[in-house]
Amino acid sequence: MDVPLPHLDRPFDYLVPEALDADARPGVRVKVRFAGQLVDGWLLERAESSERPKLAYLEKVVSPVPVLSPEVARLARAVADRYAGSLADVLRLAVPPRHARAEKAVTAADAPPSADADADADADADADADADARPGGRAEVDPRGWRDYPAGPALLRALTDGKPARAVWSALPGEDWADRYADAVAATVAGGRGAVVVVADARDLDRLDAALTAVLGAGRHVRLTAADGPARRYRAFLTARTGEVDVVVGTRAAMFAPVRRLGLVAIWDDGDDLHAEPRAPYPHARDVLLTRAQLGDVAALVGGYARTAEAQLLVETGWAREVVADRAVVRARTPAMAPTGDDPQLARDPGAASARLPSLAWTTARDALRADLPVLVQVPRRGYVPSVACADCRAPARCPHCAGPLALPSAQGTPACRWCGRVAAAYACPECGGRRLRASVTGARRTAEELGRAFPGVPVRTSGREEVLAGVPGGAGLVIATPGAEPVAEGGYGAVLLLDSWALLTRADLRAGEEALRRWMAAAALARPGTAGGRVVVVADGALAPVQALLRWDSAWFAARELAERRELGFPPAVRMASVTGVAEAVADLLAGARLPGDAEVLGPVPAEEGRERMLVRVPRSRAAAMAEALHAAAGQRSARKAADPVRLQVDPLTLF
DNA sequence: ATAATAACGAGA
DNA sequence: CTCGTTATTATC
Repeated sequence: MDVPLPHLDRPFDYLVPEALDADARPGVRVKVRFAGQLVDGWLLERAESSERPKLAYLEKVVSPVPVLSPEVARLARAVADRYAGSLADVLRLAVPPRHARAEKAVTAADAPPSADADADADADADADADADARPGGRAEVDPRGWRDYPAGPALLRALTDGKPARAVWSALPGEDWADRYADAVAATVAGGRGAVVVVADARDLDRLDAALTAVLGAGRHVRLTAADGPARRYRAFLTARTGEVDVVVGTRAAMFAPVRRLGLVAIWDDGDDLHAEPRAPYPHARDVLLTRAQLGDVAALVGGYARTAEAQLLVETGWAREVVADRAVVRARTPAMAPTGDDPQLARDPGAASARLPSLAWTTARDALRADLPVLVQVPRRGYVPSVACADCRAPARCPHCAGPLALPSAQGTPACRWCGRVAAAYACPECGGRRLRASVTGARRTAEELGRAFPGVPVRTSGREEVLAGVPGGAGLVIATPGAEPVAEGGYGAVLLLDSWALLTRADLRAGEEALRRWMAAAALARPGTAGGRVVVVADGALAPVQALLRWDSAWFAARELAERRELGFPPAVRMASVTGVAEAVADLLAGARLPGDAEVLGPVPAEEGRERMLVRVPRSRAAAMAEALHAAAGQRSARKAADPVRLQVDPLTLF
């Protein structure tokens, strides 16, 4: 039943009229009369009989295409249970809205049975894969791309053999991750099975798409992303559902893609917050894919330059094996890295001063440009509240009460603390006594102008929200990019400058360190190895753990540390948390009605957006299912008695404070 | 939205 | 104690 009310989150029985008997197959969309009105629904299964004495008839079969596969139906139920949500909510995410014209086009093309089997076999790789689809005649996928990782070739073999291997992969700097993912998919296809790969954004998708076309040939995979529009999305969905292709790559929208004989689920860069679905019940792509692997004896690949605490947990619990390079290989591939303070000697070098760069950063960039190599400068995303620093000595302005970062809410406002909210009207710098403040975070555009002046005659490109560059040529040039928008440089960057990292690290967020490291590694990975002249300068205190992890290219170490800390503090993923958000009475009402497991802790309230408050419920991971069930049931009770104020339930929310 | 069912209170 | 009215609840 496609109604979001939690107390109606269960199947209902209907009679199938004679006329609809043929079309009424499991997985089709239907319309039924429910409580007097017509509502949409899903036909989950046919049965001979019902416990119910008197049944109404099915009103209509919306379309005879069984868009909901049994595997996805099972997955959706599991995801709903995990996230204390309703099946209907998950199905809304799992099955894209119907597009009648696209449906007609696909089913019409599908009718003449498989005349196109060899039609577009244009590459030898394609021919290989075709031959291998038959059991008995499978060829190995070339494992050379994975040879830098001792466990890599074995992983590919396991994929071809159809074993449910589970890997957490830490990519080397300079690694072409898209090619490696294409290898993994090809290995799976060689074993006669399909794959689902999820990436964070359109740029990553384009890259993976191209890599797959190169390895599998055209027409063997399909891209599924909401950004392509409803018609193309539905079309891609149907192409997969009908079994025409069995490799689906896409953004979050693809995590539920129906794939025939699914053999591999994979996610790249699982720390990117775009992987968290913003609609109820807020599932995370990594968790959906892992659930899928768990339910279906399917292999799983979780990869990134940086490792998340969640991925670390998979390794530590033994659920997955890590696929990492030896330290010697890491050292050989890593660019030369150096931290630099936010600079006391800034003014000494006139060029550096005009670029607002610490002198080490400036000389590093200058040297790379002289060697005719491109330079990448990573600057914080616009839209951040600008942090402020002393205008005289550039010491970061910190709150006198709690030492939190001060911020300027508007250009000419009074600085206020971002942690405790106190207004610092009469701020005086503790270092030099200065009373003037300046914004210490500057957007990409202004940085670009200033850098352009500092290096006259060098072409400057920017890549950010408005325009994201996929790649830049290899010669001398400056590239200013916000995190996530760094273009790939031909041959690698000669220098990568990570600026204004202080803004990243002081974010009042549990994941600030992990996120900073993730962004730095993503940028640093684009530099040449140190042996080929690649250098990275990070403007941050070299003693900080995320900076240490970057310098050593050891995000596994950082993730283990992070996870240990979360265990100590009792934060996810070491425990399972749920947040309950709404007006105070509604939140209290829901929690009062929830039969939470005995060892559940209820924390809060903390104020949330406008008039609402938020409570957190924390349980050990072994009680996760019981907590979700209790909260869902409590939400059901509330909706059954038509409680007015809505309450939002979020399991493992991305931000806790 | 609507029907069933439970709850309630008045009058026999 | 029964009947009719009203609140409540489940909805195939």
